[in-house]
Amino acid sequence: MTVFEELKLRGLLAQTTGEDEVRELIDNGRAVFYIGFDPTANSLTVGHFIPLILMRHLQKAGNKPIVLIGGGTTMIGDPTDKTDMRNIMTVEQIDANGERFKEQMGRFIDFPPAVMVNNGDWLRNLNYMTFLRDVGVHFSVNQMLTADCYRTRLEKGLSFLEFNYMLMQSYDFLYLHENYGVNMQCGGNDQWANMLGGTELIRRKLGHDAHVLTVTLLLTSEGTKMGKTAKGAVWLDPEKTSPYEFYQYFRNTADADVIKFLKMLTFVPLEDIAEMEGWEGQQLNAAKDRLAYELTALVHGEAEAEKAKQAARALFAGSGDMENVPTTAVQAPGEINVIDLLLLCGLVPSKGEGRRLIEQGGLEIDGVKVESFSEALAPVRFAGDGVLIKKGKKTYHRAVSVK
RNA sequence: GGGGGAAUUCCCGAGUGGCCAAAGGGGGCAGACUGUAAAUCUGUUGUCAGUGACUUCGGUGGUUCGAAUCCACCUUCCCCCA
Repeated sequence: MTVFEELKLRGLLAQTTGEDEVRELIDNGRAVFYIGFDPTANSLTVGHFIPLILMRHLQKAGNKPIVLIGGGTTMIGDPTDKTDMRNIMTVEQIDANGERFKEQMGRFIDFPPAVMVNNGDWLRNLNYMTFLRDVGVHFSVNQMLTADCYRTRLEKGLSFLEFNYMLMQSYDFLYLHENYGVNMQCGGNDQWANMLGGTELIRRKLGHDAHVLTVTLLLTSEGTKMGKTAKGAVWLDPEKTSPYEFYQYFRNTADADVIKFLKMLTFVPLEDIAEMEGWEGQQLNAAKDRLAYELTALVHGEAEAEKAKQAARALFAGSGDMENVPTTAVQAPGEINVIDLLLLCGLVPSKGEGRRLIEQGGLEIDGVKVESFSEALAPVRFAGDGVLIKKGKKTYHRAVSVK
């Protein structure tokens, strides 16, 4: 099977500037493609998954990936996210984030052949006049306004800054085409219009053909964005989201999404997935196990995935290894009140919530329901394997004494 | 430049002087039902103490016994006219 077909069958492919040309490029490993990432945080999130997976597919087929870090565009700050009030990031911060991205991306693509560039290198020093004359002339405002992304914004208000985003991105494409031989840009389907801007610009300035390939935006069956939980984003950095939490996030995928996620996010052979498509009810849990394991292994490695799986088994199936359950070390000179313990382990944000939890019968310690919030645990309880706290239906935590 | 409107608890959104820790919905958390799923139903949802105290309604001052509610100034956002 060719990459193109595979991308299509997995439901990753959204649009291309020309199916035949793009197929020809990527199937023969002749694509030098780039994807842009804005380094607004010090770690990638699950939200970045799709483009990462796409890069891997394409690289495996012999194409050359170029990762573009938006060091220039991040300077301005993405105005769409108004809640963040454009906190100005320092150049050092942006570059440091970019480095972290590179490390994490190393799990998905191989870096010697792949290259990372930073658009800050050419955007930060742009001259306004020159830019307008060289690039601005090629854009028709009339046409830009008909683009979906802008049209919908017209009702809400659109700043000139945002309006220029398309030019910036187009210029990136042109720059990479000229300096790195990039012949294709990839990205989320919502970027379609911005990406087309680049191909137009290249055609007008140089008369060359450049291509665009977009991937489907990954939404859950509920229509929400992937990778967002009540506690915030699901990070790829194990310090920010532990492999166990990461595993659990995918283990708890809705029935309606499992097959889709397996296809889009993992490299599980399509034949295997086809088999799972017939599954229903409880059987689907096996598919969820697979999904969670594959993704955890991809991001954190086989060893960590195995540990997360063992922990999940121990807690939910009663047959795995307790060793890997999330654990907090407690120092217990005297008795510890249950609510203080919850607080200590970060299981509740306030004492009030801890009280409510107990009042509603949602707390178990070592399999025994806690009836009163004045209960306290003696220090000996934390020796050895410690105590196993169960909060609600599926949050488990272990507390052991400091050694 | 001129005129008008808005800012409320995680989000949306009611609330025009005491009955407001603040309606309703969403989301979250918990219980029941289950398959570590979904849907549904129920409870709960500022903090710390438990018949109470403290902090909160864009910011700063003021009026008042008493302010989310009234006044002044400031900040931000939106709309209309130019």
